[in-house]
This record gives sequence, C-alpha cells and structure tokens, in this order.
Amino acid sequence: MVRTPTCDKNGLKKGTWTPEEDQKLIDYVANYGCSNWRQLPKHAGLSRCGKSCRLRWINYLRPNVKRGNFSQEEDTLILELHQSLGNRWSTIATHLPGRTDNEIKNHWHSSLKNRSTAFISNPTMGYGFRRGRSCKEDKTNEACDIDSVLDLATHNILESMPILNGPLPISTSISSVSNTASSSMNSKSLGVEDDACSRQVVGVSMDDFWTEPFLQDFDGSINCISDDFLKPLLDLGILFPQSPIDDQENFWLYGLEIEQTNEVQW
DNA sequence: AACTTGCACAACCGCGAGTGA
DNA sequence: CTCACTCGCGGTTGTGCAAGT
Repeated sequence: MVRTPTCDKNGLKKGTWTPEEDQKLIDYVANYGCSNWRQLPKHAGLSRCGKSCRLRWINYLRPNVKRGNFSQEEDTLILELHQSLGNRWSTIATHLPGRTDNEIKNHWHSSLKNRSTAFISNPTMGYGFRRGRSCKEDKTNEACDIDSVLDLATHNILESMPILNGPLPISTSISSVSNTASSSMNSKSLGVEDDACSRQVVGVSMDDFWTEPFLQDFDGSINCISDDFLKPLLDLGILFPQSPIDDQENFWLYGLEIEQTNEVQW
C-alpha cells in the first residue's frame, strides 16, 4: 500500500512518511505555520521536497482531516458533483468537509466510477432513490432540479458535521502524535485556507463521529420512494427485487439497495 | 499452500496559474 | 513584457492486502 522509502538524485527522501517525519512536520507547522513550503523542509529538518511536505500535511496531518469510509450521503454528493463539475476534485472536496481532493479522487476511481458509468448508460434513472423522491414528492419536477438536491445533500452533510457546530474531532489515526500540537493550533497560525480547517481545533474525543455512519437521510426524502415510483422500474426490468422470497421489499439498482421503508444502502 | 487478480490508498509527477522582480 | 519561482491541481503509479482460483 505504501511506497518503499527511497532517495532521489538530490538526496531528498521519497516514499512513505515515517512517524518521526510526521511529527517533525506537525511540530514545525504548529510553531511556524506553512507559508513557504519550499523552505519548510529545510527548516523543519526534513529531507523531503516542499511539495511532498505540503501533500502530506494537506492530506493526512492537517487537523480535521476525516478518515474512514465514505457515507452514503458523501458518495451521493460526490456522484452528483462529479456529474456537474467533472474531475474538479478540489472543488468537489470543498463540499465535503474533512475530505481531501486526493481522497475523493481515489474513492472515485476505486468505487464510484462504476456507479457513475451505470448512471450515464441510463441517465433517466439517476441514482435511483433521489429521483424517486423527487418524482413522487413533486409532480411538477421542481424537486428534480439537481442543484436543489445537491444543496440538500450538502446541507445535511454539513449539518451533521460537528465541525460546524462544536469542537472539532481529531483524526484518530494521527491523534496520538498530533493532539498536543493540534490543540494549540488554529487556522491562522497554520495558514490553512479551507473553511473546514479554519476553525479552532479542540482535542476532544469524538469517537462517535468517526465510527457512526450518517444516520440522517435527505430530510426524510427516502421515505418518498413508493410503489408509484418503483413499479414502472420493475416493469421495465431495470429495478428488481433483491430476492424473490425477500419479504422486506429490498430492491437493487446499479448497486444501490433501496429499502422501501426509509433506508437506503449501497 | 501457492499463485493470481483486483481493490484501496499513499505518494509522485507534470502542468498551469498566480505573483513578484 | 518576460522570467523565475511557488503553489495547487489532476493524472498516474506503486504497493500491501484480501479475496478468489
């Protein structure tokens, strides 16, 4: 998964970052900020190029970087954003607090691309559940406006982020080495520019945030999937029950599981 | 058990934009 | 205006791991 550490022709180290290097970078940024990436490694005592330091900081060491699996809402939002924005990962990342462009890009290539392909091959279907919600809830099709849905998804994700409503979580993967530094850092001292990071970091345990899946749905929107929506899809053979004997009425659509009550699972 | 294949993800590379001299 | 420098972005690669054969 990680690259074997090597050195380039200038003697600069490449490959996987060690905990010691991480700590050096964290300590340096905590004390001096990161206004000049090119000079940073020299002053921080790192045998890395500035570019590598910047990447490491932005993607992994920065406070508030969210690790772990993508939620359904995040997946949906990425799919929608990618459809409208294309491969503008950094722009997409601004809609997902705590997620980096690199992480979203990786997730796209490894998991979401196929779903997107399925969507493109049959654009009338959308991603299933959201279209169903819209079409049932609003016969005028106003709610089918992608921007409206996008706003709602973004809103729910933002609302569910403790970042915006209280103390920030510290990524458990780095908290062991960064809590001390992080707890005294804020965006000004770090020169961090994105909004998610522009809030003061407080080193408190937020295990629930990292382990709990998003529980909110789209403001109850999934409840709107009904027979009116599902039946035509069943008739067309696009949507099909998960199992003929499954009395829970689960349906499958391009890898998306739709439970007719109020749950949607990938 | 050995080998192959695919996935996930950390990291690198090249390019373009912005900025200051 | 041009050049050099820096930064940020998107594309791509490399590698460990798990699942499948």
